[in-house]
Amino acid sequence: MNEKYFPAEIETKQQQRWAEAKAFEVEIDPTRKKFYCLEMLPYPSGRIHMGHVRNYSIGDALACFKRMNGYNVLHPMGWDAFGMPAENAAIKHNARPDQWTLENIEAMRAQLKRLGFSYDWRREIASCAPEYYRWNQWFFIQMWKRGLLYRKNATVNWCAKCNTSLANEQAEGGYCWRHEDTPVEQRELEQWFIKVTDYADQLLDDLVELEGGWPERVITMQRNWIGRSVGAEVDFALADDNNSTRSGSDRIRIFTTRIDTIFGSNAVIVAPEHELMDELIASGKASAEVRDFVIKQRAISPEERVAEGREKQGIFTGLWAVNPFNEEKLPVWTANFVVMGYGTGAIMSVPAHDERDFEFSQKYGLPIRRVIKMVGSTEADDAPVEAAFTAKDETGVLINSGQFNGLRVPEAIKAMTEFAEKKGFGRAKTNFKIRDWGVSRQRAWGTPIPFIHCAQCGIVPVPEDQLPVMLPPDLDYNTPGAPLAEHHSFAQTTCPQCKGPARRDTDTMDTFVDSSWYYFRYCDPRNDRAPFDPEIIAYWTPVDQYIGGIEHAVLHLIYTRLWAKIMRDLGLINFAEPVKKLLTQGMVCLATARCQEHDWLSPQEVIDGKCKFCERQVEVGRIEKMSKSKKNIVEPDEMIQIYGADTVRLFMLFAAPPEKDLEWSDAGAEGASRFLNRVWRIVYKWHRRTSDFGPQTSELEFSAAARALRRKTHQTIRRVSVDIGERLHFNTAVAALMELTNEIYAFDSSLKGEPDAADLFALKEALEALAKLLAPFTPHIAEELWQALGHDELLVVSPWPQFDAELAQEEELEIPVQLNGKLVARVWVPADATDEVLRQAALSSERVQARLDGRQIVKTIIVPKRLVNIVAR
RNA sequence: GGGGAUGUGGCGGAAUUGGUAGACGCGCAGGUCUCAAAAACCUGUGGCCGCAAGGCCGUGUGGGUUCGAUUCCCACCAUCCCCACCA
Repeated sequence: MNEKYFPAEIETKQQQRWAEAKAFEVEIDPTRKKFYCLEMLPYPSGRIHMGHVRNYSIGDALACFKRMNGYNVLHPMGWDAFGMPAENAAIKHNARPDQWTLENIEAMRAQLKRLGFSYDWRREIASCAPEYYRWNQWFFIQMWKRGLLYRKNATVNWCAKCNTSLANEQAEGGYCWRHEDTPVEQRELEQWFIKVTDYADQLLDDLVELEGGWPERVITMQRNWIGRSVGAEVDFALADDNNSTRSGSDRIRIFTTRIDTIFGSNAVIVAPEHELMDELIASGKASAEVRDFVIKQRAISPEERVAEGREKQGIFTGLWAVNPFNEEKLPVWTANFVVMGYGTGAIMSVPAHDERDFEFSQKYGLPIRRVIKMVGSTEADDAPVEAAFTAKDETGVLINSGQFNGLRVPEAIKAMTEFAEKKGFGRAKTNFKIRDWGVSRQRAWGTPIPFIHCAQCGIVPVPEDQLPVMLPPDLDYNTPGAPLAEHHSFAQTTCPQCKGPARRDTDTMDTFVDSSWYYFRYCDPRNDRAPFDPEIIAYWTPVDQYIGGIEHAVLHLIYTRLWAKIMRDLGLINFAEPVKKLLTQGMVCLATARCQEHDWLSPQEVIDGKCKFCERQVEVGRIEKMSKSKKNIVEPDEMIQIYGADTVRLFMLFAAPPEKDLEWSDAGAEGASRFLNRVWRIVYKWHRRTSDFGPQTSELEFSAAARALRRKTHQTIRRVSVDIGERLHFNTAVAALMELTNEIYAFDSSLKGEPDAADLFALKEALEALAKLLAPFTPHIAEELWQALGHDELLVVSPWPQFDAELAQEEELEIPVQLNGKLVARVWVPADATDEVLRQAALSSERVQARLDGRQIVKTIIVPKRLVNIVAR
């Protein structure tokens, strides 16, 4: 053992030992319990960033802990390797996206190896490899056979920068998920869709299973995103005297969750995009104002929509519709607050019981009629309505609603829906906000969609024995438009059925397809007959712990749940929820720095608070997520070079609990480094004498100091085990190790003269525990110290230390004594003191006596081992 | 507008079930060692009053429940995140 701690040296050395011993290579073993520890796989952008380091440090700590606790731990890593940046790089540098991607993978793999993460690298996958994406294609064909994949002409989200269509989840809030400044356009396009809506109920209902294992926040976000609303559709006939203005349709179908309020309806309102408006305009019967309104509303961009705020605008179309419940004739309006994409794109307006309708009716002077009132309300049924009354529960009772008067709201909904069904003008209907997943992308660096379009036979899947449909190696990514469509030997093919000339589908799959099932592939990564072997999968999956960023709450994390449900229905797996526990780790942040002259500055460009280029004082901005645009980035490689991988990993785990944001701090990293040096020195001091020392405890007599050290050792083992294994609170586990280290130092300096055998025993026990407990956080130094302490076997696969409850037990306790709930004294008692002993100790305390000053004791509350509270008057 | 969180020293953060608030680290101050410095080690470090002993205050604000509240309940304030006209 070297006297000084040189991280670079020992890290390389220990990584080699692990690799030679194949320490992290695992196979299924039915005799052992398994643990699948998974971290979200990175996009091979070129370099690892601190967010990755944090994510993977957390995962590795847990994997190591479980491994040392006897689990067969699957801990893999791979690359989400398809996608736009590669294609853009290809166009910009005239390179090949596959080459660019593979080079990045090389570089990033080297970085991950430098950090010493315990992956089974034999299982590494890259989604851009034909051996992988072949199974994307296979899944598509299975889904198509089952009607879960279909093609339709639809209005889709389009990002001009990506030059491709986007799924709804990728266009939240009207902006592209990759280009937050780019509003999505709407385009008409024929696209492939996965039938998410078939699974909407399950996706929602199964969320219950995840409670406790997933963050509440993510469950709520998914629940809202799926957005189930149970209601009814009702058809309003267009009035006969509309004949002069009417064209094709004879009725308007509306969706409502409040059919009970239908007698209070004062209008039917349709979205400007509603087909009725098309018909009206096409027929030439629309007034100029109506036509202008519709055209203007349809052209509004998401930006303008936000800028305009929530001002409701609408116009009477000239059409009339008939309320089927009471034959009342209602005006048909079109308005900006009714959206075409939800329900039927048409609503009934009930101002007395809906806030939006109330606001709208007030603005345009439409009549307002109350049809629900509070049970027991004394207000007259025709009293003016001051505000919408929207309660949808037992507290509402129907009025002004003909035969339904007197019903409570829930029963009215049931009765009126049944009535509408019986009469044939309505029906129960459940709507979802979640849409079918548009998976076609008009890009070239992705999985080719394995279908052939034949003029004779229609859509024909590529025969499974011809998979994969490979990306052509000579594809020119610079081709404007769609490179695959322009690549004739790829696009032109023959129909597998009629052998006539046909055209390949030249779109590629959304890259979220790749990541929807990648972790199943890790289990059986080289299988060339199936995506995976069901027996192997049955052992390893589901994932026990998944760790990644919150940004995928409604993207990847919904798609992957969907994919599991589809795989279950395909008979590939026998469970529906693929991830038992989810940890969403916080971001890694740093304060931004800005110079008036040179804009954003990186940490290296700020010297003593001044700009490196012009010496101006730098404005320090908010602490924000590290990002290229703000230049507030700390490079992992630089930090590893300065401090070593262990220190960087330790800081990531110590600085904040995992789910919180973490601010990078050089001083904090220094602190972590100082701690490791401290550990190194004390082990160095004692390692020779403790390593060849081995008497039995029973023969030894321990001094009070040695007993205290042993107590701390066993308490620390207990605490670190609970903090990692049960709470995933790595920061407090590290704090406990620092305390143990401080205790060892205190013991060391308390030794007068030569240590006796008992002292050596206590020291050896403490130092070995320290080395072992450090393994999840700082495996290299832990391994090195373990070796120095005289062990030839690898630490990272050796058993986790067990604590002795008796030794961890305090001998004496300091018990706080309260007087009327206020702390007045502390007394020392034996740990096993009875309540009576505690009471006497408290009462006999001088400070208590003085404070009591002859007052009457009303009662004494005793919490064993905790406190005494004397209540006195 | 709706939903969700969070609020504790100069800073990051502890406090397992309602039971000693501030563990651990950073920073700061003082000291030891040294020709000197760095490193390391030791001591102190919530605020106010006090030479001290000690006292008072203190977990965003105001109430409440309780012998006892950072923890539970109500209201408010602040910050952050998500969804935003979903009928």
